[in-house]
This record gives sequence, C-alpha cells and structure tokens, in this order.
Amino acid sequence: MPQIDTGSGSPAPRKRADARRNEQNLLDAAAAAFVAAGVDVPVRDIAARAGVGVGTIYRHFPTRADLIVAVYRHQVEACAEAGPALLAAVGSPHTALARWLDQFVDFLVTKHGLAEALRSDDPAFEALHGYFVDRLVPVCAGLLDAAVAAGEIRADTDAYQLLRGVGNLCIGARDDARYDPRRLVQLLVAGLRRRRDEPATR
Amino acid sequence: MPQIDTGSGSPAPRKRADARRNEQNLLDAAAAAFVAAGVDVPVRDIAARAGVGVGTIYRHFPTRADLIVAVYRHQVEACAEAGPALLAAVGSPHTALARWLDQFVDFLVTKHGLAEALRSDDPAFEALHGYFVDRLVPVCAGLLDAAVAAGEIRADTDAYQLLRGVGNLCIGARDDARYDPRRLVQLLVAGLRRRRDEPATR
DNA sequence: CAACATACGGAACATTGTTCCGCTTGCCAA
DNA sequence: TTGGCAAGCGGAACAATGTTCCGTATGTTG
Repeated sequence: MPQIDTGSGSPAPRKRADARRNEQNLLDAAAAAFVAAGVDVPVRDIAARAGVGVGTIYRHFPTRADLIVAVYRHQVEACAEAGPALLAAVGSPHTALARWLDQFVDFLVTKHGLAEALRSDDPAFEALHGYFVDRLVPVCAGLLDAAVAAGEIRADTDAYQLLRGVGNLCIGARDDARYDPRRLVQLLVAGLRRRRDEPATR
Repeated sequence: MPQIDTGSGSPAPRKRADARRNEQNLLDAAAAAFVAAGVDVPVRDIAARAGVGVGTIYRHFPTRADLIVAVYRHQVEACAEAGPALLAAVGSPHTALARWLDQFVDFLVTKHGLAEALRSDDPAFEALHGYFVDRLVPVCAGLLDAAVAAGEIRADTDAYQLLRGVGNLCIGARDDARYDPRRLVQLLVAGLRRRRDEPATR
C-alpha cells in the first residue's frame, strides 16, 4: 500500500471519494440486511442493497467477520466500557457481573445469528471471535476478580470460559419462545457464588 | 418413523432385498462419515462411502435429521434410560441430575457437530430437535421433579430450558481446548440449588 | 420366464461463497 | 482544462453443496 505522508506521523493514505462513499453505503446496507435476515444474509443481498457489485464488498471487507465487526464495533465498545462503570456504580461486584452479563445477553440475542457466528468454526468468523475475546474477556476478568476479592464467588472460574458459555447460551434464543437465555445465565451466575462455609479459594 | 406391524392390519409391504441392504450400508457409512467429518459431512461423501448414488440417500432418509436420528437412536435411548436408573441408584436426586447431565454432555461433545445441529434453525434439523426433545425432556423433568420433591432445588426451572441450555453449552467444545462445557454445566446445576433459607417453591 | 413395480444412479438445477479481470473513474500534474 | 494512470468497480465465472427428477436396472411375483 502506498503511504502518503502529510507532515507528522500520519499514515493516512486517503482513499478515493467513491471508495469512502461505498464503504459507508456498505456499512449501512449490511446493518439493514443483518436486521432483516441475520448476519448470515447472502453477500449478494448486501451488495444489492448497497447498489454495488460483490467484488466491492470483498475489497472493503475481505471476510464476513470484518464486516460484522465494523457494523457492531460501537456496541461492543459500549459493552466493554460498561464493565468498569457497573463495577463503580454497583456495590456488589457479583451483582455488577450479573448486570453486565445481562447486558451482553441483550446485545447478542437482538443480533440475529451473531451468537451462532461467534461460535462457528468457519474460518471466516475467526476474526470475529478474536475481536470479541480481545475486547470483552479482560472486562469480564475484571468483574470476576473484583467479585473474588470481595469474597462473593469462588476463584476457580476463567473469564474466557464464562463468556463463551454465556455466548453459547444465547444461541437460537430468538427463534424459540420457550427458551430464555437470561434465566440460564442467572443460574450460571448463581452457581459461581461461594457456598457459605467454603473457603474463598481452593 | 418406521412402523412396526404386529399382526392386525398389515401395512408392511416388505422392502426389496437390495433396499434393505442399502439402508444398512448407508447407516454404517453415515456413522463412519460422522465420526470422520462431523454430522455436516456432504451428502455426496456419505453416498460415496456407501457406494450408492445420492438419490438413494434421499429415498431412505429424506432429511439429514432422519439419518442422524437413525445413526444415534441407540445412544439416545441409552441416555434416556439412564435417567430413572440414576435416580434409583443415587441417593440424592440433585446428584443424579448432575451425573445424568454429565453423561448427556459426554454424548454431545463426542459427536462432532451434533450439538450445533440440534440448535440449527435449518428446517432439515427440525425433526432432530424434536426427537431429542420428545425423548429426553421427560427424563430430565423426572430428575428435576425428584430433586424438587427432595427439597434440593427450587421449583422454578423448566426441563426443556435446562436441556436446551446444556445442549447449547456443548456447542464448539471439541475445537476449543480452553473451553470445558462440563465445568459450566456444573455451575449451572449448582445454580439450581435452593439457597439455605429459601422456601422450597415460590 | 415374463411383466411390473420398486429402487437405483447420477445428471441437472439451485443457492451461496469467492476470485478474477476488463472497464470506469477520481485524482493529480502539467 | 485536460491527459494519463492507478485505484476502484461490476459482475461473469468457478467451486462446493443441497435437492430433485427421470431413464434404467433389478428384485419379486404369478
């Protein structure tokens, strides 16, 4: 890639105007398509909505994960920032953890197919998984650590596993009225609690 | 579902010998293919293994679910029968439930892609979901009821939801060394426990 | 052994992801 | 303003896979 340096250390090779316009159109079209048909919506459909050819999608977003990350980045960031905020606002770290996970569940179940994609073994989704893990596992770990420090939960639970588990519980929640992931996540969080006479760690 | 006729009205026109042979070959081939490449293995691969054309597969097993159910029927039955057996053999129903779910998890994680298929919204898997629900939810409900009756857990948990949750937790377990669904199922089961000063029902 | 219904094989079609290349167009310099 | 060129575009083409359909082969029966 040619770098046009404009003074200080600004590695911003300005893209062509039509390219920038198309990228924005694609983001909007993808967001709409995701809502209408889930994150598995055919590439052709997104291209049609954006009024571009499929080649243009692949040029801007080489994998589907890139597109999904771009569409949901803001919301993931918001979720990540809510962790420390809750910890500060709520007295009990265990309660803060429960609330944060609730928020995470809300996010996942409202994004048709996102929880499934997070778990897919399709290499096209690897980057998606990676992004979520990088951004959210540390936040979850912070909440867990605080709860352990407060003596509310046992110290033997891994943030990655917990988050994966919660993500998994959200799969298919939209299509099944009899199934409520929030309830199960509550149970899971309840299961973390230190039993009354247990030592804090083991 | 095959009809077993026992005497009266006989709607059982015996199938041709080659048809019966092919059906068995297909079951064997499918079982091998599932182990080698997961339950999502391409239809053509199964056909090639069995030495038949793809048309023959669709004739005997119209949907993939039919084939999967046929291959795993024995093991699902065994799992279903283990429920009452554990209840009888183990003193605490809550412990029996935990053991039974452990067994269920073992079954799911060793069948590449089965947990995913159970949760898929692909209509081809609807019958699979239905079979598992019909066969295992009552067993799970029996264990839950016994645990409630013994005062070990709260009475507000639905067998279907619990089983769906456990199934979900098993998704992708094979491909991720950092993830252990057994651990999370344990937490979930621990979360069911009645808190010490809580009423038995609410 | 003849006739017929059953069952088979695999070509053909549909859907979707992905690549590739000839053409168009924004951008910059002259 | 205009000429030239690299960036960017569109969509045809290819690949993988599920599913259908029909001409053909074969087991079964009288």
